[in-house]
Amino acid sequence: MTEDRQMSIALPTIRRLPMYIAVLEKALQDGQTHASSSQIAGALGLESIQVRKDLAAVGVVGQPGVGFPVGELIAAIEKSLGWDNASDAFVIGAGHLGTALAGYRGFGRYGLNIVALFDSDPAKVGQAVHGKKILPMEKFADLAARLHVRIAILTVSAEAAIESAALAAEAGIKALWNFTPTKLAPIDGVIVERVDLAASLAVLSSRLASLVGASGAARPQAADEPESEV
Amino acid sequence: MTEDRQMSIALPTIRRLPMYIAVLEKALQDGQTHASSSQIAGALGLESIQVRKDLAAVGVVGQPGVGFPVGELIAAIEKSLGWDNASDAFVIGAGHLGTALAGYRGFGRYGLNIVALFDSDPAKVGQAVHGKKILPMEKFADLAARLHVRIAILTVSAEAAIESAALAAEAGIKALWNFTPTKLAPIDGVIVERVDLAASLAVLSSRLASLVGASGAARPQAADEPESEV
DNA sequence: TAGATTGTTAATCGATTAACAATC
DNA sequence: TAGATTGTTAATCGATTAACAATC
Repeated sequence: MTEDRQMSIALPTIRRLPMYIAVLEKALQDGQTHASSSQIAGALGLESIQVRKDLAAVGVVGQPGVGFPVGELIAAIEKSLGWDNASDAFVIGAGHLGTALAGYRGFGRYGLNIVALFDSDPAKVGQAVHGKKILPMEKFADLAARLHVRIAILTVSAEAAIESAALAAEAGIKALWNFTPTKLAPIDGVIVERVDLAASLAVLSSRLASLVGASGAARPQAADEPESEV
Repeated sequence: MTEDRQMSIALPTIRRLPMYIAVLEKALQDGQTHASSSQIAGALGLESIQVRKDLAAVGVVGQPGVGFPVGELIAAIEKSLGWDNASDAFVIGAGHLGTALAGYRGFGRYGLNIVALFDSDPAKVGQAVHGKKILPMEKFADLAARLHVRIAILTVSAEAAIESAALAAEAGIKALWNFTPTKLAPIDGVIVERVDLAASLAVLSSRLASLVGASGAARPQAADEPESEV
């Protein structure tokens, strides 16, 4: 009855898992074979009970009085996240953001391997960024199929987002990491995860506003404040 | 007793507010003076009751049988978020990501005005990106004070993050938008909001992994590549 | 008035936190 | 054995969803 039940892990837990990997790798480097939930929690500003609950979700059992086996834990978390074997990905949109992501070396740690960039601008096609080629959009579908690429990273403009997403879906892409400000309608058979900068900034600025409001201070006014046009 | 109570709004609600602004502005362009909760919900794939709860949180009252006043609603949301008057911001780290953010025109809509970039690399200092100067880190504290800049956008390397954050805090920065992979320890008097790419990617790749796992299929390793039906 | 839609109050759901017996 | 720490079961908390009287 009791099996390796692949019960889907709660989303908040999944979002915390990468932090655990980071802490556990540090512990591993320090030569620790085991780490307690309270040690991990302390390093991350969490409660130990939450760490235990999260680690239980990935299916690793700890030793009472000892803690959790570090190496095993890292492996189990990576497995849960699908980070145990790297996935190839294409970047759609070779603008500044696409270029930045293509150049970020840290993704290797997350099982993500950016293979190439695609852009509809002929002026960009043929160039290379960080050793990765910028290819024309026309080649996207063919290459995605040939290389079995399932992940696309969307960094085009807000306007081009929907069209690009449709093209990617058509090409058999299974997961879209959407960095555009455009909220895409659900696409059948495609997982979409959005990096929502507006939502993040909303949290930041609302907290800042309530902080200022609390102090009761009016805005200090500068002489010439330029109108920012959208 | 009943007043404009500035009760802090729930975080999930705050994160949804920018979407409402986008939908409402479209409605405004279409000449609508009022929008119903179900109309807004429909456009965003939400439930109408959630929209009503969210809008109640920003303090706008709707008209039964009619809906919510669009213009008033936009203004109220912007006020809640502190987007009603633009805030100046500095970017710390003029790498690819910092450059990308400095060039993004959409931030004006979010009440964010990037004024300048800072970098410790002398080779970058003196250049300009998107009409904004790259200045040496040594000038950061002085300029932040003189221009009353309260927001810094952190796009340095993982290694430099802690040091840069400390410098910003020292310079009187009140809000840090942290794009680095480094989780900063709490800093007294400084609001930190992190854009956690690892967490986002964790959601994406775990869902992708469970999708593949669910289909039961091992990775296709066809002898000769099947013509994918594109 | 009749129809539409709000705002309030209550129910549900899911995640976090607490308590503590089990166990290394 | 004694001390530390787990895993389980229950309690709490907060957000979402449901139901419906109030009202434009």
